[in-house]
Amino acid sequence: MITLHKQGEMTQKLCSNCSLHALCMPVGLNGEEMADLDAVMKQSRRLKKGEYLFRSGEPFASLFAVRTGFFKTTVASQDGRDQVTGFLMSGELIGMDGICGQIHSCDAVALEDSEVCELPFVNLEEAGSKLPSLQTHFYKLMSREIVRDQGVMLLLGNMRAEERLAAFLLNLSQRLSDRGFAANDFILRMSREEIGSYLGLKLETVSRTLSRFQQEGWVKVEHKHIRILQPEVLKTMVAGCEHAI
Amino acid sequence: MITLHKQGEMTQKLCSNCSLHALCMPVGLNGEEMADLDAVMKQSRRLKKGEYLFRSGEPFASLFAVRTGFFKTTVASQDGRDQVTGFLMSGELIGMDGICGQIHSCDAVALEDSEVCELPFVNLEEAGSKLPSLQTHFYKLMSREIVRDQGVMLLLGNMRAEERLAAFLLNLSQRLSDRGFAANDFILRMSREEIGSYLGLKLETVSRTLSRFQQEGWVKVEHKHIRILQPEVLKTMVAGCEHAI
DNA sequence: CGCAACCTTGATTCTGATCAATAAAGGTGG
DNA sequence: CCACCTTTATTGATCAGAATCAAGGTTGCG
Repeated sequence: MITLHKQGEMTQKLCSNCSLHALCMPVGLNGEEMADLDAVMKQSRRLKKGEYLFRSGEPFASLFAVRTGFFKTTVASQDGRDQVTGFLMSGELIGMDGICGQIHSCDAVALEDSEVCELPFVNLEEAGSKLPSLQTHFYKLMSREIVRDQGVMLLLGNMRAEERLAAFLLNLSQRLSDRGFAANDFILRMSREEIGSYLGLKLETVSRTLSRFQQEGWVKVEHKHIRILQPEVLKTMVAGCEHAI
Repeated sequence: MITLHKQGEMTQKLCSNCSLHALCMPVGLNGEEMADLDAVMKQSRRLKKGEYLFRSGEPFASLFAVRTGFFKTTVASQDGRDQVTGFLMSGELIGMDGICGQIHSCDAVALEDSEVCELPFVNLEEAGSKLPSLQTHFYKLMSREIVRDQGVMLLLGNMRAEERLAAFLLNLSQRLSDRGFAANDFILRMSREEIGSYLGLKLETVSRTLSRFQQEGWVKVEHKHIRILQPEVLKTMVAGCEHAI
């Protein structure tokens, strides 16, 4: 890993040298353009499990690309209810909700020790107006988030508990597989309660539904270790709601 | 209303002369910048009630700003379930889901006779790279949509039927009031079924809940004509879920 | 005017929430 | 490294809210 030493103690990692460039911000950029993107990035930041990347209400200045690790985002209501709005893994972008209003509207929490790349938004805007392909790519990332949210709405508004859980497992499976991990054998980084919050279910329902899936022989559940034994069955279960995956 | 006559039959309406400029795309632009935005707009288009502005799967080329009228957007699943993902009124932007993928991922349908301004996306990108304030404003619009979606997730994942309906009525009330209409006396443009789909409820539940609100004296319901008699009560009901409104 | 779409209301069912008890895992400090 | 404590997960029993099924009424369009 190449690191540039700036101002003595800070180290900067480069997009142009990152294994995630096929998934993350630099998608579709040529070498020269990628160098401009390197100039956008401020520095990388490490977080311990449980640490907040930012909290709702804090001033917004930067987007963050997950480099390693795993995050959740949550929106909270004053009366304590909170809703997990997303789980984020490497190459995914956190913080786009802060652009309008210049204030973060959700919390972002590391669910395991993680590292993020900080992309100051002013730099990104400036680079975008020079680089049409970066510009376009960033529009697409925001649009993709809107489409993802539509899928979650479909899931929360229309699907039954078992369909929600099947869609959830298939979604994780797909994204892990995109990153070169096993599609059907993985560790959940989030608790049953967090899964439930994301899916609009109580943790007991998540637990029961996983147990039922296991009894049917569709998955093997060992605490947080999940093996999908019959992905086709899960796919059948959400057939007709492809959008939600 | 000033209209420019281009190519004989087409007429073009101008942002610089539109009463919605405080709510719509031109927010924060000066006169010169607004002229550039006028150049972005292709033409306006009229739709009859029930007509589709676009359908899921069609190629994406333009965003649409609602000029007059009322729209819904829906995502459909093959098995017929469909989820209303939004209701849009004047000054609001439709189609941002199409940017990633260059394909519309939802249907947009006029719920009354309507008129939209067509903003070809390539024009918008081009104008954005010249006009930083337009650029920034467009980022903010996309971000606002993401934040709105988070609110809907909170609503669908955590709230009870009566809270959802209260949040829905208050949201409509707020947006109508922003447009200079009465906040507490309005006509619903959508059916009970469409409200239910948006809120993750069945139409019978919407109907029953409205009846209960009326019995309690909080609202007066006459078919599609709604009068909010005690907005404070509705507000109390969703207190602690401000985000969802 | 007649039909179709939409709405209301009631009776019943069912899914998932709640309440509760126990078990297992993971982290902490001695 | 182990004992303890906290957090997390599983499972069962019961309950409640919303869905479903059903019937009748209203509106408005062709």
